[in-house]
Amino acid sequence: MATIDDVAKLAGVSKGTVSSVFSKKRPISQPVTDRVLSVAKELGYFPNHIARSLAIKKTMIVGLKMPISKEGSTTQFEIQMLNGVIKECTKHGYRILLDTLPEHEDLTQFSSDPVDGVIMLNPRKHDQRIERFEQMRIPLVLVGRPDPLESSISYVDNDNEQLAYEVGSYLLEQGHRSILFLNASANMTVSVDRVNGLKKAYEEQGIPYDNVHVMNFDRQQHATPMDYGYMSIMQMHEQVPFTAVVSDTDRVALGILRATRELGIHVPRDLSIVALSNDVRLAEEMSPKLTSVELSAETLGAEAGRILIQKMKDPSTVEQLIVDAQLIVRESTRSL
Amino acid sequence: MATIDDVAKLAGVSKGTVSSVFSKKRPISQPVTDRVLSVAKELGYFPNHIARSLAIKKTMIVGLKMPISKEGSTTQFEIQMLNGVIKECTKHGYRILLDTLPEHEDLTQFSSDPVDGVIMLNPRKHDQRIERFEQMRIPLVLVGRPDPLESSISYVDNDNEQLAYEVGSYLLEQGHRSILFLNASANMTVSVDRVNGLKKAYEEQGIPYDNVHVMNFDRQQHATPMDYGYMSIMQMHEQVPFTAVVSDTDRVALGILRATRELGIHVPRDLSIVALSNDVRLAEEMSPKLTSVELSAETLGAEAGRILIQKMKDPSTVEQLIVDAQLIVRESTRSL
DNA sequence: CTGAAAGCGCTTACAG
DNA sequence: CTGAAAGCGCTTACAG
Repeated sequence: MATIDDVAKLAGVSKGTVSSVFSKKRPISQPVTDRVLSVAKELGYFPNHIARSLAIKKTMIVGLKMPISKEGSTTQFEIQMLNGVIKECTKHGYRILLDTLPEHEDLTQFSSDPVDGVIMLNPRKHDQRIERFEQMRIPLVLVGRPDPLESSISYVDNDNEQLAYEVGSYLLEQGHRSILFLNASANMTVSVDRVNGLKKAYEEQGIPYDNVHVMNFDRQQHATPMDYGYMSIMQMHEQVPFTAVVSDTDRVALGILRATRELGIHVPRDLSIVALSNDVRLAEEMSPKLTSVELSAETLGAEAGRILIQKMKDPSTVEQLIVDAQLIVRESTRSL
Repeated sequence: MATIDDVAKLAGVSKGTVSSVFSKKRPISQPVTDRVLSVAKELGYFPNHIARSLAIKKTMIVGLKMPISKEGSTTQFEIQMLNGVIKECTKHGYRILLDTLPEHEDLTQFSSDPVDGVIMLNPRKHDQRIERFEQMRIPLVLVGRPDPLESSISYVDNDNEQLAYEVGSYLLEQGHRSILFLNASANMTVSVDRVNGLKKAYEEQGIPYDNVHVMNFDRQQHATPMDYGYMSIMQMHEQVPFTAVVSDTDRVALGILRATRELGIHVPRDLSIVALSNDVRLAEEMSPKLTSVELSAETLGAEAGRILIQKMKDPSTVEQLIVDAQLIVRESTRSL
């Protein structure tokens, strides 16, 4: 690859001049500009991004820490999030450096990435990486709450408790008392938040919460989310009474629907279904169309991007944002 | 941020020594190593990736050119591809720099990215970017065929003609003669390849091809892929006779299924459906489970990664790879 | 095992 | 409008 030096020599100018021709940071006369450009083209010269980054101490790259499960199935939620991040960052001239490594344990090996800022998904409890970024002076925005809630850390998140509360209130208003709740894995904080929200809805209306039967997804028992939904209905429909089921995701709802078809249970006449959705299109393409909660993953990603960009300009920026989830009533629920 | 200089001074050693402690490229005595490490920790020093990259002329980053449609809906195929690329590259210590910009028209603005190699999706006809990468001496692997087929360009791709040929042969063997083919957009090369493959199957068995009715997806008419499937069936089921339908994707098949339900057409008794799938999980979660062609998008991505990694080691590497598509017979087809 | 110095390819005050 | 030179933070022969 030709360097700026090659161009400068052949064009009979200084490196600074060549630099200015490309960066336009200071005016260069037309004749000189033309000569430099033509020599550059002749030599196949392109400015070296790395050298430039080193000199100006900026890369125009945003790091995205998004661990990918070994099973490899990136969820629809993650994809939409990623889309949001990409769109927002691209709009402002930033590129995305994907970091999907599960963890960096060895501090010694930890080297700085060529990024101006970082968006990190699903922070763990007492996540050590957070302070490391702080130490490295790299602007950071989380998607998901930091565990010890810290007023100095920027993040965007849904309010899962609120969301479950709204779903619960809606079902109660429709006259449903006995609910089967196919929750996420037991060890996820989101599962706890949801149960709390649901409980709150029952308490507020003075209805005993023990009408709710909660199950948890378990990789050991359920091969796929769809299996989880299918098997749970097959197994529970005679054991406990319920007129509505709240589904972890729309994939799970697919399994629920399959089971109801086989059992001759009509949706929504005999059973109402609400999914805590993450794939809007799928919800709309099912029959009946699925009543679901839109988590706005793309908005989550875009907002994270927006805040990070602001923070890269002004490092003192701190913003903690709750993105609204919307209950969208379609065809799979009805009032009793 | 502390630099290597700060550490060297405070530890009373040279920069080269500090460098060696971190890179382990030459042996440093234990006492010195300890001192350097402790000073580094004290100062919060992390090696600067950019400076390092400039010095060694390697970034350990792979660029992925994956234009994102404005509608923003990244397809399942793209996601799986991306997953394949990520896994393969991560395994070898490379990171992914996402480039989703539609095009770079202005040659002047085109600057080199901080990458050691590039994977580019869906090359256009006479794609100028290809020679530009060559000029910049950046190893390149395409996902999809280069248009003027060029023996020096590495790529991975499905064989869409072969794939459609197999689907056609399968359906003919099952006794189907009249087929409705819901193809992709008319302007995509993949659409043409498929028609050729299907035609070949008919010719080989000496059956008149005019039993096949081909439609094309059209953004103007169809709001979503599912709409495309739904509307096509609603519209065609009385106009032309067909016992089987070949569907562009499994999303389209969702629409087809919805239409058949409404019309009281039983699948597969009255109608067989084969999808040129891109989302295996969805195919398995539908009812009936969808007979579909697995395009192996993840394999496509992983192979592209593998070839690129090889090429970054040995620039003379050239490999052109056709990844097999597999027809997976599930529940939506039956023999007449 | 360690150091001094040149070099990676840019940018940017400082001068003119 | 342009040039000379220092600097960005590393690595790596070359010496010892």
